[in-house]
Amino acid sequence: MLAALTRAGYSNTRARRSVLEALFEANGQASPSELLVLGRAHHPALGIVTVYRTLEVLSELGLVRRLHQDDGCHTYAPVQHHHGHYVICVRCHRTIEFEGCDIGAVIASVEAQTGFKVREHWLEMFGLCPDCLAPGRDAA
Amino acid sequence: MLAALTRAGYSNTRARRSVLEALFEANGQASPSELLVLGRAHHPALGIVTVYRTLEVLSELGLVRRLHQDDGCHTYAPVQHHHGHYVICVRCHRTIEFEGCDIGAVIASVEAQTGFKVREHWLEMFGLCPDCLAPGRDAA
DNA sequence: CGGTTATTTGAAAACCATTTTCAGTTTTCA
DNA sequence: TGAAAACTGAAAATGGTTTTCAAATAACCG
Ligand SMILES: [Mn+2]
Ligand SMILES: [Mn+2]
Ligand SMILES: [Zn+2]
Ligand SMILES: [Zn+2]
Repeated sequence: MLAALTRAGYSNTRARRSVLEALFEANGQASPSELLVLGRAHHPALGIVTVYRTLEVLSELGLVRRLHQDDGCHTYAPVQHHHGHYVICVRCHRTIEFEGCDIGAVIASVEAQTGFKVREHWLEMFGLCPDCLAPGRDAA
Repeated sequence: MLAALTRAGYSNTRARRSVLEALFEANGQASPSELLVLGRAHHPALGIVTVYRTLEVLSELGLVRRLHQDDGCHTYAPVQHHHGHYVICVRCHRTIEFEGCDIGAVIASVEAQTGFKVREHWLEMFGLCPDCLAPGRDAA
């Protein structure tokens, strides 16, 4: 990921490295302010502005994807599959990317129903992760 | 819709009526500030706070659904089908609800891949509406 | 109908995630 | 190593949304 940044002409800075590390230490996905906290463990002077700026660059390069939260805030997850979507645990917020979003038939049906030509889609799923499904668990 | 509000114990006020009218005059979906403008045609003193409050009540009663915009802002659309999702025109923002979101197989596959138990999902599609598909059109 | 009470309303202020500005710092590269 | 380009963080600005609060309105009862 750092290599991709460098290849794209961006400098290899301590601030950016700390954001990358934070991204991989998170629970599959994290908000900018969570990344700030995680990143400061590696680079205490890290500022929130740089977290936002780094995430924007990573998004443009397709290395990170922005997830939408119900309240309108955003969260970021490393991209694993070219066409991936996410399942998010509503209890502990663990997030896993899945592939095989096989909604071609749904898209065809929507196009037939509405006359639209569909170009993109958002799909996010919410539920409980294996840990949170296990009975008798209390900690997050 | 007004009847449903009354039935649920809410007062029938001029401000709420103007928000309802605005909702049906919109292009299938509208932001709070757009609804404010439309609503003021019916009730000039309408305030943005009441628009938000009315939308919150309508959401709770299941009469309106909140759509997520890419920038994190929200938009609201009248509910037509119990389990509906939306296609949004990226050019003119016309929004149509569709039903028959047949993603049971995708959900099963995600559950198998990840071990999660899926409870809910978000699905929004983006593309061009019939009008905006027609060549030689320029107006929105 | 009035009168009374409970609900609702809008302006202004508060909130808070995100973006912009800007002067100082760090990287890059020759 | 030194100059130029890229980057950084603090502080301020932005803008959608929520909270507060006193005044206005709707519902209800006689
Ligand atoms: Mn997909
Ligand atoms: Mn669905
Ligand atoms: Zn979990
Ligand atoms: Zn259109």
